Amino acid sequence: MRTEEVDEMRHLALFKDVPAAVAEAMLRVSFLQRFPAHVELVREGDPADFLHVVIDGQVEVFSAYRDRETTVAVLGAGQSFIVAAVLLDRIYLKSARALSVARVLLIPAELVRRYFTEDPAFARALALELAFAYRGVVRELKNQKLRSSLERLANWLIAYHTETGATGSITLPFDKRILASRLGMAPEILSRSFAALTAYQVRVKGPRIEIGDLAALHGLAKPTATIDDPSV
Amino acid sequence: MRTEEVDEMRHLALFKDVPAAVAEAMLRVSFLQRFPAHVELVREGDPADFLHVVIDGQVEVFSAYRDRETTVAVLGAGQSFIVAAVLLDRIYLKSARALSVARVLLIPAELVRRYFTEDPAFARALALELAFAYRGVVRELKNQKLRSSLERLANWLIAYHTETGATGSITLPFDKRILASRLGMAPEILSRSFAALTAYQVRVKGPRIEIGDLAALHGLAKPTATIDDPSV
DNA sequence: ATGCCGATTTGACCTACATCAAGGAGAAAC
DNA sequence: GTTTCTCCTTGATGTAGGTCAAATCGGCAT
Repeated sequence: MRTEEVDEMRHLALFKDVPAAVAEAMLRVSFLQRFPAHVELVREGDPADFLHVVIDGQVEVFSAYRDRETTVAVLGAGQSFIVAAVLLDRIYLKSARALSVARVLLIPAELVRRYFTEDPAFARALALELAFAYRGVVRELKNQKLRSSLERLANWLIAYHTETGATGSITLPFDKRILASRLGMAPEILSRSFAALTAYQVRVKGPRIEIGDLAALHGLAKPTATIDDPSV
Repeated sequence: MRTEEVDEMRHLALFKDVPAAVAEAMLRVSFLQRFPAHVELVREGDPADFLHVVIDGQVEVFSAYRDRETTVAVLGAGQSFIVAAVLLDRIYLKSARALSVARVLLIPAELVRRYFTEDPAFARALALELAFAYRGVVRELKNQKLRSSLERLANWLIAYHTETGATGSITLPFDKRILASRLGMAPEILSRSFAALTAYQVRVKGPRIEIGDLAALHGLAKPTATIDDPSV
């Protein structure tokens, strides 16, 4: 990797409080890869060879079983993935593909494991990263087990609306097909769920969604801190 | 905590490679509590005040939302819980209650955070613990999103059968009601699913279950490493 | 033994969601 | 402007799983 790129990457959460020399040692042997849309970055079941960090673009993390497939997450800039597999030197539990063109930082797994052992600050940064990731999946598991698909959609809309500045309208960051899979429902059900939200003043026009009555939507969604609030 | 108890706890995975002095410093101010069955150990939404480790007995980790409730896990000896909440100093995302009488080690949260910062070996042990826990929840999320309830039951039976020595029969370690909630279905559906497994030579008599044809059950369950094999 | 109690099972019914099969509708290609 | 492709929507129908209520089945205390 080139020097100016190294400087750019040093500020990732992953390197928080990590000595510059250590971060640079890892980054110098890392790759900043540009992937075209649709290519698979990681395949479930393969041994973990790189820690991945999305620099820009979108990456879909998904998993397949029998003839089914589900989206586990859609990641954007600054988010790392497969940290646990790299650290434990195990196989990937999930696959990943680029949804758009995407730049991804690839840090060789042995380096990650080596500095995890040798550098305490890096070990702590990884632990915090894992703790956040863990809580994220727990929230998602609860979301799936405790809510109907309409409730999941309503809560997703509220969360994304909040995240993007609460302007009263949002633009879907990816296809509805992906959103349906992310929310754990068939695409047809997502369509019908949007139709059902008309009663709550949610108006859909392609990827653009107007939230006409946030209070009404809240009343339906009943968001709760221990599922929906990533800051607690 | 008394000296002989401290010695007993020093061998937990959590203290792997942690200097004896550090482990003992934490353990000396920890509590080894005995809880009667049914009491709530931890309530979702409360600030994390202790890291919990089950020493013996069974602890159910669950979460409630609206009028629903689901079992996230049932933990036994040696398993720790709410590590992430303690480390990040956040609220609990899940509740926990004793299923049987249970002894639980309670390590004060500030101590955990202090030694996480001060002792690299402890930081690494926590990171590994979190990495395992993370992969466990990811597996469970996939289990929920990609499988029918009959498939989940069949796979649970195979996994538990393997775990307990593969003798051709198992005894349920907790009530069927709990198993149903753990597997994400209503108790009635678990009953009917067991009935459906008769066709695969699974015979149920109370908590005792005979697996008459493991190959047939495998054919139905189609277990896969990235969901079911905790060793990969 | 008898009766009570909680846990499970069974039956009847209902709802949420999936599936399959046609349509649209918008963007890009011709 | 028409064709074509992809994505989305809509309708019709099927099925998994939830719900409610009524048995049943053991244990355990009387």
